[in-house]
Amino acid sequence: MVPQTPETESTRSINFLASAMPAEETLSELADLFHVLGDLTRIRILCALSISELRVSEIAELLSMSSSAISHQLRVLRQARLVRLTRKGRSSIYALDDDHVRTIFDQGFRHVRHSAPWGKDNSHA
Amino acid sequence: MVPQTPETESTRSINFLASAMPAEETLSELADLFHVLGDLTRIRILCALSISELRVSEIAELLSMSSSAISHQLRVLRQARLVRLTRKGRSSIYALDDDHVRTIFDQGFRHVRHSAPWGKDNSHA
DNA sequence: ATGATATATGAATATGTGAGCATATGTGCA
DNA sequence: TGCACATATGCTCACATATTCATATATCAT
Repeated sequence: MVPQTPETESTRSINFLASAMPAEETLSELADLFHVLGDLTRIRILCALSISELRVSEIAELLSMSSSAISHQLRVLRQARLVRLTRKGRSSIYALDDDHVRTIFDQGFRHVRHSAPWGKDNSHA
Repeated sequence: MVPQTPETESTRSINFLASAMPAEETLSELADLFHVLGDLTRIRILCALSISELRVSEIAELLSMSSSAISHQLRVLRQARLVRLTRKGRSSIYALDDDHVRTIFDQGFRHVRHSAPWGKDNSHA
């Protein structure tokens, strides 16, 4: 039996690549993580929390946004395990979940710095 | 002249925080970077390119998607300076723009691994 | 208990976006 | 030149999502 589509050089490479790719679920979780980080409001929240623990109302004031909007976004950050919450009286104190959230941040900063200003050359146009 | 809103302890903290925050434009660029990374298709493309340089058609075959869809996403990745393109005959060869794209990736992986499986405890519910 | 304060959540809406289709551009070959 | 191949790009639509508004829940003070 001859296969209907002959195995070209390229096809062999593709098959090798496919086997070298991480599990789809891992990639999906990675995309989800970055997706959560890919919003200015959430970045601002995380940045603030990287300096100090804060209550919802404090974040709201700092960012000049409604407590409701902040609370919604904190929920997203919580579900992504990027922030952690401890109750204190009527307030909820939010903090970065752990230090490598900061590390991911730093890497991002480094990239932004490294490739800024935009338009350094035109090989990306 | 007495200010209409008295400067509370909290307000002072907020003012300090505000001054400690990076420039809004920097945060915006950071959010943009993560936003580009926050898509499964683009993650799969970057992951493939982290293994080997590839042509558009090869990526399309690997991911079982149309060349058009891949080309669209490669444009986004190009504009974010995450991939670089060199022409070779009729083809376009794509590659990761530089190594710290890989580093950002690795940090992401580390986070995903570290906090997986989901539901380890319920402090994030 | 009652009211005041802090946060959380549900619904509605406006904005953004990924993929498909059609088409354009560009390259190699007869 | 004319054709085939590889990639790029408008356009459109279905779907996702960030904020607002209204409301619910929880805690403290009187």
